[in-house]
Amino acid sequence: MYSLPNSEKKNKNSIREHLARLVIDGALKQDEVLPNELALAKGFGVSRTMVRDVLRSLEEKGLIERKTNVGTRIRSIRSWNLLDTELLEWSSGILTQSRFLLSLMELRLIIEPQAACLAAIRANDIDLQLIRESFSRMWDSEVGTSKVTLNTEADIEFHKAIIKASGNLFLSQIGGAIQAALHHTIYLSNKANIDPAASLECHRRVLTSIENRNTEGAYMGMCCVLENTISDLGLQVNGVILSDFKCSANG
Amino acid sequence: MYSLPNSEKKNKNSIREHLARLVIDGALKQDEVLPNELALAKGFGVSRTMVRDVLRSLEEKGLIERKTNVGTRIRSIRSWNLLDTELLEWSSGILTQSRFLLSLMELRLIIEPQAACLAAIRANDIDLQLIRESFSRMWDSEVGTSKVTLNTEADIEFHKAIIKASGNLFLSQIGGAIQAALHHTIYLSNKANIDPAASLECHRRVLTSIENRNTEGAYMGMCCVLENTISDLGLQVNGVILSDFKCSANG
DNA sequence: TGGTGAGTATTAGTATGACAAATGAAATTG
DNA sequence: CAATTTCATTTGTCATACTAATACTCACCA
Repeated sequence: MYSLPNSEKKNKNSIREHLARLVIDGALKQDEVLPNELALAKGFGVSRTMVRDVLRSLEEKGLIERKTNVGTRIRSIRSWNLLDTELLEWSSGILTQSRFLLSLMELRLIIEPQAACLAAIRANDIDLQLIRESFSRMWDSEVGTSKVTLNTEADIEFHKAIIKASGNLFLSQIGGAIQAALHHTIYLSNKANIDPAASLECHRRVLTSIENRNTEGAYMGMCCVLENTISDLGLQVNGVILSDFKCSANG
Repeated sequence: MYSLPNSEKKNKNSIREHLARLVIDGALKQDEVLPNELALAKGFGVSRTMVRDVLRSLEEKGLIERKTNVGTRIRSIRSWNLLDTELLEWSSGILTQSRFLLSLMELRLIIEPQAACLAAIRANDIDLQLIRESFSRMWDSEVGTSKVTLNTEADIEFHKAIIKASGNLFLSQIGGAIQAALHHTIYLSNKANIDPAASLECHRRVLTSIENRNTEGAYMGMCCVLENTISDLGLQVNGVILSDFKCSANG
């Protein structure tokens, strides 16, 4: 458990990720204590210095807690720095758990329509170009057919660009953080995707609304995008209040 | 610059905070490089080991970036992990800058009404008690007069309790993070506070709405609370779309 | 018997010195 | 002039020793 598979090179990042995943995936449970640093160092075949460096990082992410003569203890998920980019990347496994995914989609539903709204007010030329450009890369039409497939990377870029354009320092933070999560949800959503055209249409509405400085349109369009995603994921999200005109967004 | 004032004991935390503040307050500008680790160690009168540990922490917070043969470079504010609790504590200075404060109040305006709404759905008995209890500690009436002063700590507890009651993992994250910021804004707001009674009334509406599982009331009440705060701070927040019934909340 | 306090063992924290690896810049060479 | 090699600088890693904090033990005492 406290060693790397032979296939992996034993550098700092792989050890970090290995330990982090043990925690995230639940192999190490809350309040459990790890072996002491020397034992870990031996297990991973590295120096205690490096182990300490790794633990320092995980501590900063809120995964563990260290105390003299007690050792390294796993902290509760409530202490985890869930918005940390790396942490989210490592969380792809747990993302399938519905509570986690639900929290995440709720967060998006709360943040992103407002971000789109703010973007409609504040986006500058560079922001607009970024949004436009990612939108145009968002679908690949297969030649000779009418079939359309969505480009996940461009989709992520689109959402990130809008959050960036919101001009809010804190939203940008969250934006950077949910990128990894978006990657996963979009992947799941695309897999089950029934009608990419509808989703694409919503995205377009967001784009044109931002271009026309239409705040309500941007808000509505983004709601539409997210509602599509949510229904594709088969999730039930209740309780988030969207602006009243949301209904008209969906037809 | 790279040493501690004599009054401070040279432990890890004080060095960490010292360096962090140099970055946050702008004494060290973006892309500037720090002296090498050995020089820093000499300056602070500690070992290179400790300097490295400090830098590791600041790196994790996104303040700096380290590279072999280049050194330690200050990163752009966009890379800072602004939601980090410690970072926010150290940011009290910069909070007076309006861009920062504006971003923060926007974030609250986006997050907190929704959190209150979710709390109205999901709050369990413990959550409710916590909210109730912090509300009851929120004002101190001076005996013999009708003067009422707000209790900042209880106010913070109230907001935190609601965010916790929302049951959303990510919102809790943000809640923990904006605590420090709340401390500052509430402080500013209380200083300029004209009518604590009005604010108190809004808080009460939030509480009773959550108790009665009234989602819209909770949402409205929280909007009212925040609008009070914003007007007390003399801020101009535009572009965030609140639910349509918001206006009636203040009227 | 039950608590109290000194002592012990364990574990993380700090210090030191040496070397490895990466890399930017200068010197060399075709 | 361009490509390449060498060199110097800085972070990265390692080994070892020692320090500080603290949970635990166990003898001692009321």
